[in-house]
Amino acid sequence: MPKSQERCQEIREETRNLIIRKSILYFARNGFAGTKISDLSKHIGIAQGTIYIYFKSKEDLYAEIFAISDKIASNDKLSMLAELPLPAGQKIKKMSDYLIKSLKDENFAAGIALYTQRLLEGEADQSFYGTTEKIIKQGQKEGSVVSGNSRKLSEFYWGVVYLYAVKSLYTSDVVMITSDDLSRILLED
Amino acid sequence: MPKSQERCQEIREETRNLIIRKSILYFARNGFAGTKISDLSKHIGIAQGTIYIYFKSKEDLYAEIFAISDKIASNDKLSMLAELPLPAGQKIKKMSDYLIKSLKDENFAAGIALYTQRLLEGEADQSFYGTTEKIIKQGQKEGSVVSGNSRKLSEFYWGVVYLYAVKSLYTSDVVMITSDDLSRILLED
Amino acid sequence: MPKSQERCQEIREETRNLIIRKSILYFARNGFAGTKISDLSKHIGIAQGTIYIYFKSKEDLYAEIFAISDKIASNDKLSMLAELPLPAGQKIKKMSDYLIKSLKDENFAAGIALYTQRLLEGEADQSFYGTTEKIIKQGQKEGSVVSGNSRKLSEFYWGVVYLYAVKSLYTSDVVMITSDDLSRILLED
Amino acid sequence: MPKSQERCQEIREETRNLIIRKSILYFARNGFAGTKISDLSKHIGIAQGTIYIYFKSKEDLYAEIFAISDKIASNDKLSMLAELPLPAGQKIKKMSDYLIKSLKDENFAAGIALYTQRLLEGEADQSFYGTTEKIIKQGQKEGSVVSGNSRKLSEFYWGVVYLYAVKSLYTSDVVMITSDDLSRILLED
DNA sequence: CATGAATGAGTATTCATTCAT
DNA sequence: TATGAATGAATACTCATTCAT
Repeated sequence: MPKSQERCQEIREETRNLIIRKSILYFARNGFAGTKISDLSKHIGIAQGTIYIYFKSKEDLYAEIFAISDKIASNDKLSMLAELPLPAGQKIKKMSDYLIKSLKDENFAAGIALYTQRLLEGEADQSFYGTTEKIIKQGQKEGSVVSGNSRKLSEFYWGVVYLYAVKSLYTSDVVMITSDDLSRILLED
Repeated sequence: MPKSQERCQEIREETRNLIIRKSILYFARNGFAGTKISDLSKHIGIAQGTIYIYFKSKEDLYAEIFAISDKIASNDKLSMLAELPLPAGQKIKKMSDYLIKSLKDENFAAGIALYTQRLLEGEADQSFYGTTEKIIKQGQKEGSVVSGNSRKLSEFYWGVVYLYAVKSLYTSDVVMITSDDLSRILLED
Repeated sequence: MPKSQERCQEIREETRNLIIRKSILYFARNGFAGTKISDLSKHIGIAQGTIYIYFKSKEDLYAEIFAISDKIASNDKLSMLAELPLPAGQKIKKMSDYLIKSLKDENFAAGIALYTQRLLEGEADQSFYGTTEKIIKQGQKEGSVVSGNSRKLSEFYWGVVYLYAVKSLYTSDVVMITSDDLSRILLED
Repeated sequence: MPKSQERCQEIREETRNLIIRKSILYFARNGFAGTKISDLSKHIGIAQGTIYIYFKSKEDLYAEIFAISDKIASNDKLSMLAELPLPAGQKIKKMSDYLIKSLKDENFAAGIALYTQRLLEGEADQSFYGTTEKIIKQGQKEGSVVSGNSRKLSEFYWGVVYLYAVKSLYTSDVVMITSDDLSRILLED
């Protein structure tokens, strides 16, 4: 008896997700060139061939991983946060809280790491910083944020987030900075 | 004949240095796995075979590069700075001045990037932070440095240096932070 | 129950025949190495696994296909024709008529193509030409067939049949030669 | 001391030609799918990697082989022959002479086989038959060529050439037809 | 029986390394 | 020494075959 159409679809979805989920970390840690399909498949716990059922090539899988990192990085929560009727200082504290907490999730950290990596290589667009810049400008008007070019401050802030994302990918017991340390990059004392 | 002997030695030295100098950047940008000897040799402007006259293997060359990055990172100037009879605040400002200035040199940036990368991967020892920690502790006694675990602060400070080292490897026109921005990570306002 | 037993057997037979019928053409067109089970099964309209219920392996299926092509090529009608009390000229015309007509059937064409292919590769025995040679020799005695080595003429004749078998496998609208054209290879004008 | 520019060029040319020359036969005999790069390289007498220095992929090499087969098939000698002020009957005899003689050269045979194969698959254009058709029409006017559609006759004639090209690829001791046998396809007795 | 997702041996392709010139 | 063509081990990718459903 043939498997039901839906069950098949389900299995496919599951396997595809499994591959993506497990690959994010692997690629984030080892990079594209440093990732062997043989090792990756072992790490995922499937046969090499299975990867090629779901992805045309190693590059294709990598691209998919990147698309995911986009979603992780350009998080909705942050965009919504910017729109709330709050003083910038509080927005920054909330954002920092959220980010420091999220970095404990390896997939979030990997997403941030991959996305920033791509940003550095000039392959992702920088509109990503827009939300943060808006908050910074608001804060500068309100007097709670240090003076300086908002793009530069934004890059600095997210650079530090990236830094700790990368750190947490390599070491399980990172001495993580606190939400306050992170906020302090932007906030006037 | 002795003259030509020397000249030969000189040429050897020159080529060897050329390879090392050009490789630092290439490895820093692309990583070990991402660097192909064929590309690297093209980038240096020599034949593939020539690299193997001076280095036993790709790994051998990489190790050499790392030794260089060690020297760059554990700079004598900084150790000396720590010993000077100055208030910690000034030491930090001088160190930041020096680092921000040095980052303009691509080889310095590459050295910092490679060294930190290795640190992250747990392959370089962390004694490197010692000097900075000393200054931080001094500053905390003097009241000029923010409170907090000195290792954590030190890692944060160097993390940001790493961040801008990496940025400058990828983009020629980085919006670099100022020496003051960097110092502010450690200094009480 | 016995009824359903038979019905089962019947279904089995049907599926098995379907696979064979559809495979002949596929193999004839693409060759053994050029035929992927995944493509073939799609072409047949069944799942890949189903093929392995009826055939132990790809080679096994190919062998079966060959057995069929044997039967097609060493057709009984032709052997009987040779035995009839007719002048060779008429036998050749009848044979040509039959062959040209049969080539319109794709399975016949595929059978001829596969069989001759195997003959070329030295994997089928050449006794196959025997019947035709006999007729040729008879015709040469009777003066209706051109002079020359009977094996050579026979190979020529069947070569042309093969040629048009192959042509009809690739193009649906072959400019087919007539039965007379074919006969003329052997017949004195 | 570096190898001289010209010598390098020469070596490259030689190796490239070696690969092409040896591949023609291999592909003609085994087809694209039936040819393994590992076997082919062994047959050529070089390392697998060497093939990829000269050709981007197996397909690329195959395409090159096909380009060569084009040149072999659309031979200049035949076009010139058509233009000569000779009766068609003589042209056909000369053409047949030339073809039967040339088929003894394995590369010529392979070229014809590959080209015709591509023609069958509809991937080569049929302008190729033009020259022969012209001669046929001339001959029909002159009364030396059998009546019938010139394209059909042309295809028949070249089909037989293909047939013996293929035969000679598989067997070293083919019972080859004579130039007269070949001509007789077109010539009135 | 039939299905098609999963497997892994087999094949294509890349790339660090060697070596004749 | 320096070169770059050649090598073959390592890696990416395919496809005949299996097996849980």
